This record gives sequence, structure tokens and C-alpha cells, in this order.
Amino acid sequence: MGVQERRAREKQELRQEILQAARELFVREGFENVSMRKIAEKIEYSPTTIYLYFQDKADLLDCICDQTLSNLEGELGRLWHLPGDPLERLRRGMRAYIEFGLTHPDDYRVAFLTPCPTPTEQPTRCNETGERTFDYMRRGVSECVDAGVFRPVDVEVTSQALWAAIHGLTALLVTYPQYHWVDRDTLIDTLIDGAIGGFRARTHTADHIPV
Amino acid sequence: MGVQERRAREKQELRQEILQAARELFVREGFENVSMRKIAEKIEYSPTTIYLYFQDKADLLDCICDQTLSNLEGELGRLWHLPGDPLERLRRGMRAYIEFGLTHPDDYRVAFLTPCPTPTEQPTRCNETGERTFDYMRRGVSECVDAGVFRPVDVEVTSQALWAAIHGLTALLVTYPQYHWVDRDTLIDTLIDGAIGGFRARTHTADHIPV
Amino acid sequence: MGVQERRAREKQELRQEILQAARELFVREGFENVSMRKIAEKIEYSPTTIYLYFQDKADLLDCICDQTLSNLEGELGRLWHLPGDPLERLRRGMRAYIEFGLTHPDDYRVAFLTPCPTPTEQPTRCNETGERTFDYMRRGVSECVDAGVFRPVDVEVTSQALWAAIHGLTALLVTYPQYHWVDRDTLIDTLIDGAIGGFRARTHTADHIPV
Amino acid sequence: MGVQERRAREKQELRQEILQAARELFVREGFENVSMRKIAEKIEYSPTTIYLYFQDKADLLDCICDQTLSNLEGELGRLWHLPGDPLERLRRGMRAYIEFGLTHPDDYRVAFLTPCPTPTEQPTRCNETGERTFDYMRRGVSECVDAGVFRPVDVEVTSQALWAAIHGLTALLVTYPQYHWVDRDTLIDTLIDGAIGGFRARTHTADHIPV
DNA sequence: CATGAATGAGCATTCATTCAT
DNA sequence: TATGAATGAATGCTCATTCAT
Repeated sequence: MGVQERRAREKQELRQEILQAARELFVREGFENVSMRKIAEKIEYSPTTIYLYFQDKADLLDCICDQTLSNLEGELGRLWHLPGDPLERLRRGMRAYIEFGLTHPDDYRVAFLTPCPTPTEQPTRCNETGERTFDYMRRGVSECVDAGVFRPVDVEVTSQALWAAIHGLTALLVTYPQYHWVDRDTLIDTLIDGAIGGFRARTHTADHIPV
Repeated sequence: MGVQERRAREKQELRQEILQAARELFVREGFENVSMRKIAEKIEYSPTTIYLYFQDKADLLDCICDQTLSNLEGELGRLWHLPGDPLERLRRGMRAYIEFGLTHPDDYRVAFLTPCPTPTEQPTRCNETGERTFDYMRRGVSECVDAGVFRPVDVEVTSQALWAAIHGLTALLVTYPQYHWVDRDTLIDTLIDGAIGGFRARTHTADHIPV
Repeated sequence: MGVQERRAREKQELRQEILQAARELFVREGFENVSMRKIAEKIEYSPTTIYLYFQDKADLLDCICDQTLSNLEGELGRLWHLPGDPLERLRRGMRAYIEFGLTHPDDYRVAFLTPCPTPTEQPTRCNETGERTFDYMRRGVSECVDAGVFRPVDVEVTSQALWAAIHGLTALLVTYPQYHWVDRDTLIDTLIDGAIGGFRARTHTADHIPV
Repeated sequence: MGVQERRAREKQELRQEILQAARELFVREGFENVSMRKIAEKIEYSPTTIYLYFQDKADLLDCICDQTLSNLEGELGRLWHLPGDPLERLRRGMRAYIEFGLTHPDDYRVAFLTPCPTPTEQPTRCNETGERTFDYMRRGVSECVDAGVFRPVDVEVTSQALWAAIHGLTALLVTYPQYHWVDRDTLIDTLIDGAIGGFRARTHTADHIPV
């Protein structure tokens, strides 16, 4: 059985290597310019080999997306357990989301800006992982409502709206990196605080709202 | 002279036909997956013909974007002159933007979700028209600040943040039309009011903020 | 009739303009990279117009060749009437030939290095002009024989051999301009004197033969 | 292992087949007019296959040239070791060169009459093989000088001049096979003896010079 | 498990040329 | 006389993929 295990492990490793190579190529060369051949060259295997691990290019892409979302989810999970009040936690998560997109623009593009090839099939690419990730937003909003920091808004509606806001900024920055944006940090803070601000309970102190 | 005029008109018509065909294909298949050949087939002309009307594929894309932005600009211009207070005007414009995207999802995709093929060249595609369009946002925010409805925020920063918010929602709805979104109108209102809410002066009445 | 004449003259002028434009393009862009369209653009006429003056591209090419040969012939004719003894005249003509090729490398390529498209049709492109040009070689050799500077060699054989020699050098220099040739003038002189040297009568003085 | 060997052999064979097909086409149609597709059709493989054996069209051309030059080099090498005095050896080599061109006109055309597509890159195509081949000329001339058959001429200059002479004849005969040449053998002998004659020491006997 | 060989389809673009006007 | 519009054919090359081994 040791043999079988080793084999399985090796197989997993090569799979990971392929994914990693593909991801790096996406980053370096841009999503559209990555071919199976280039990936194969990078890992020094034949193109055919890739097909032993992935059904086709779309499948490979899906897996990359899934990984991306997993990474994002992991990041958010880590942050979730840091100390802080609900508002801080929500804000921190939103910032992390945006920064994740900026740090991995190609991953973000693949995962969030590329339409599903066959729209009827899957609502989002990599449904489950995506939902799990989105749950952090739901929980963040929920906490804020429970703590009275937010007005008693509908959690799902608010979560979706907040996601839209941070997705919008990430998408724009990723799609038009050369546009004459104002200072990036200011912009991010403004967006987050602005979006959150709309849901806060009346008695809030304005400390976090930038001028 | 009638002949010349008719010729010119026909030429314009074919140009429009090409643009329309390309737009539809770009939308349906994604920019990278649309070839000049496919466009030619769609309009039942030879590929060469397209090159009589557009310099190359990038030029074609540019023209499509420009048209889209012009339409959007026209829409926003119309609304701008309707009566209403500054806040109402801003909100109305933001909603129109989102609805424009939802009504012409393909156009929106091409214009706002497709990365420029050569990113170094041009900040955004179709600079001028885009800027003119964005100016409506700037003017709307500016008015709100002047009228004291907004705190004295930085107009450019705020405008970019608000654009990000509405772009985000439009992009998500366009990219994942099948996702289990909450009621579309509620979501749009929530996003707009939430985003705007963050910048309002302290003494505002909460009448516009939905539950 | 004045009208007709003017028309005819204008027609000739445009024809010349086309030929001139084509020739210049050949020189600047290289023979293979010249298209009818580019020629048309250069003269600021439509491509169609060219076809009013030349049957097709091959015809245009032929005419250029013919012009080239005419130019060469003219050059040789001019030189022929300069004073000098037969040997000097022959040598001078051979040098002029080589230098013509080096000055108009693309013309030379078109006229002398490009095989006739349909080999059965025409021995050389532009037969007659070519023959007239070659006659200068025949006459030069003939004179040398008559003057006793050359041994009583066969004029045709010798002429062809000498042509081969100078054509060879021209062709090599034109085809491989980057090769590590020795000093160009030395090479030309050596070739000419060497080739001629083989036919000189025994009592020649060696003054012209370089070390 | 038999399998591997057979595979390798088959691979080599196909490579040769491609080279041969390309060579024939280049010769028949001219380099610019031969497309990868036409080559593919000729060998009844898909165009893609060619790219498994050659990097691109230029590479293919290079390999063809190299083969041609190798053949020529081999021929000259064989002759070099035959007995004979230096002059005879030189003359014999020059004749072999010309006859090689006449026997393989297509090969000669491709190797010596086709301009390098990108002239700036490489002095001559297939440098090394070409130089090795040209070395036979240098050695032949050198020997003649050493033996006192030639005047103490510069070896490189003389070699290049002699090359030019025999190249010229070969090129003309190959390019214009239909021209009214005099008797081929007479012409070749005349050219060779004439060219060589120019460099011979004064005391030579004229025995080899034809009338 | 991995591959070498091969392919059909496709790409953006350019070409020489024609035809109706 | 000249042209604007249009085209069919072709270009070198890359792609994702398959199949026999």
C-alpha cells in the first residue's frame, strides 16, 4: 500500500505543479496568452500529460479559479479570527478582498471577470468555494447588525451590495491599471467607508469616515 | 449627387452593420474568441471588407466601445436636464448607469470588462468619450457637495468610489446573471443609497434609506 | 489635336510616375515587399488606375526591367564615346556595369537575378534591350582583338565569359552585401583585370595588373 | 530498442522528405512564392507537421542551403585529394563548382541566388559550411602562389575574384538556361582559364589557354 | 504514467485583381 | 479616365487536442 500512497501523492504533486505553472503564466503573460503547450514546457512535461490531469483547458481554468477562491477564503478566514470589533472585522475583510484582487489581478480576472463559457450551466464558476467565501461577508454584516453598529438591514441584500462595491473597485483597478486613479489607498478607504457608512446606525461616531 | 449621397449612406449602413455584428459576437463569445472571419461571416461579407471600414481588430473594438459610451453619455445627458434636487439627480444618474448596463449587457461587457489588448498604450479605451461620460458623475457629486447634501468630500475621490460601486453591481449582474441575487431593484437601490449614504452630511433625514 | 496630344503626354507622364514609384519602392522596401497597393498609395492614385497602364504586376515588372536595362545601356553608351584606347574602354565599361548594379541593387536583382516566371517564354526578360546592352561588350572585345591587345579569341565566347565574370561579382555583392568582402574597389579591379588578363596578347605590359 | 531506432530513422526520413520537397518548390517557384502549405501539400502532411521539424520558414531555408553546401563541400573535398599539380587542382575545383550548379540548378538557386530574408542578421546564410567550402578556393589559390604558378597575389582578394567569376557563369546559366549561349564546355573553359590567366606568373606557357 | 507524432481548425492580415459606375 | 467597393485566395504560424504506443 505504501507504493500506492506514494503514487497517489506524486500524482497530486504533479497536478499541483501544473496548476502552479498555469497560474504563474497567467500572471506573467496574461490570461489569453497562455497555451497548454506553454504550460507543458514550463513544467517540462509533454502537453499530453496535462490531459491526464485535466479534462481540457476549461477544466484547468476552473481548477485555477477554485484554487484562487480557496486562497481568498483562506485569507479571509485568517483575518476573521483576529481580534477586533465587528465593524473593524468587516472593514478588514473588505480591504483584504480588494487587495487580494490587486495582488493577483490575473487570478481575479479569471475568477470574477470572465464569463462562464456556457452560461446556463453554472451560476458562478466554482460555486461552492465561492459561496463559502461569500459567507464571510454575510457573517460580517450579520455581526454588525447584531452588535447594533448597522441598522437592522437585510443581511443578504446588504452583503450583496457590499460585495458589489468592493468587486467594482477591484475590477476597475484590475481592468484599467493605467487610468488616472486617485491615490489607491485613499480610494479603497473611501469606497469601503462610504459603502459601509450607508448602513450604519444613526448614532455612529464619524471617526472612520475620511474627509 | 443623389448617387453620391446614397453611396455614402450605404457605406455608413454597412459600417454600422459590422459594428453591430461585432458587438453581438464580442458579447456572446468574448473578445478573444471573436475573429474577423466570424464577424465577416455574420454579416455575409468577406473578411477583407471589414478592413475597408476599420483599420484592424483593435480599431473595431475601439469604435464599438466609443459607440457604447456615446449612448451612455447621451442617456446621462438627457437625464441631467430633468428637474430635481442634486441628490435626486445623482441617484437618478447612477441608476441609469446600472440599468444601461443591464439593458445592454454585451455592450457593457465589451466597454468595461474587456481589458485593453495592449495595456501600455492607452489608459482607458476611448478616453475622451469615457471621460465626458464620467464627468456627469463628477458634476453630480460636485453639486451635492455645493448644496451641502454631501459633506465637503473630495470630488474626484468620491466620484471614483461611486463609479466603482455602481460598476461593481453592473459587472456582477452582467457576468453572473444566474446567480441567486436578491430582488434586483432592491439590490440596486440598496447599493446606490448605501454608497451615497456614506458621504451625506450628518443632518440628513433617513427617508431615502430602505430597510 | 492639341488636346489629344496633351492627353497622350499626360498619359505617358502618369505611366512614368508609376514606374518611378515602383522602382523607388523596390529600392526602399525590397523587391518582394512591394504591392500594387503601396505603389498606388505612393502616387496617390487608386490601385485600379495602375491596371489602366499595365496589364498586371508581372507586366509592370517587365517594364521596370526594361527601363533598368535602358538606363544601363545609356550609361554604357555615354562611356563608350569617351576617349581612350580599346582596353581602357572595355575595362571602363565593365566597371560601369558592376557599379550600376551596386548603385541599383534592386533593379539589378529584378533584371538579372530573378528567373522568368515562365521559363519557356522568354530567354531573358526584355530581350532586345538586353541584347543591345550586351552588344557593348561584344564591341569592346572586338576592338581589343582588332587592336591586337587581345589574342585572336572568339568574340562571342569571350564576351559571354567576361559578362559572366562581372555579373558574378555584381550578383554576389548585391545578394550578400554583409559578407566579409575585401575592399570593394580592390576586388572589382582584381576581377576585371584578372578576367581581361586571361585574354591579352602575350607581349602585354603588366602595368594594369595589381599586385 | 528496435522500435526506437526505427522511429528515429522514420523521423529522419520525413525530415529529408520535407527538405527535398521544399528544395524543389523553392527552385521551381522561387522562395517567396513557396508557402509552408504548398510544401505540406506536396509531402501530403499537414502544415503543422513541418513545424515539428523546422522552427520556421527561414530555418527550413537555412537547412536546405546547408545541405546543398555540404554536398558541394563533399564534392570539392573528394576532388582535392586527387593527384595533380596546384593549377590543375584549382581549375578542377572551379569546374566542379560550376558543374555542381548546373547539375543541381535548384539547389544552387536557393543557396546562392536567394537573398537572405533579413539581411542584417547574417553575413551569408549557413556561414560555417559556406566558409568551409570557400576554403577550398583559398587553399587552391594559396598553393598556386606557393608553387610560383601565380604571381604573389593576395590570396583572399584573388579567391573572392575567382569565386565571383565562376559564380557569375553558374548563375547566368542557371537563371537563363534558354539564352543563346555558346558551347557550354567552351564557355566554361574560357571563363576558368581566362580568370585564372590573369593571375599567372609571367613565364607561363600558354598551353592551357584555349583559342 | 507519459509521450512523440500528428492534425484540423483557426488566427489577423495582405494580396492582386475585378467590376460597376 | 479613374475609382470605390469588394473579394477569393493566400500568407506564416499557433492552438487544443488525439491517438498509438
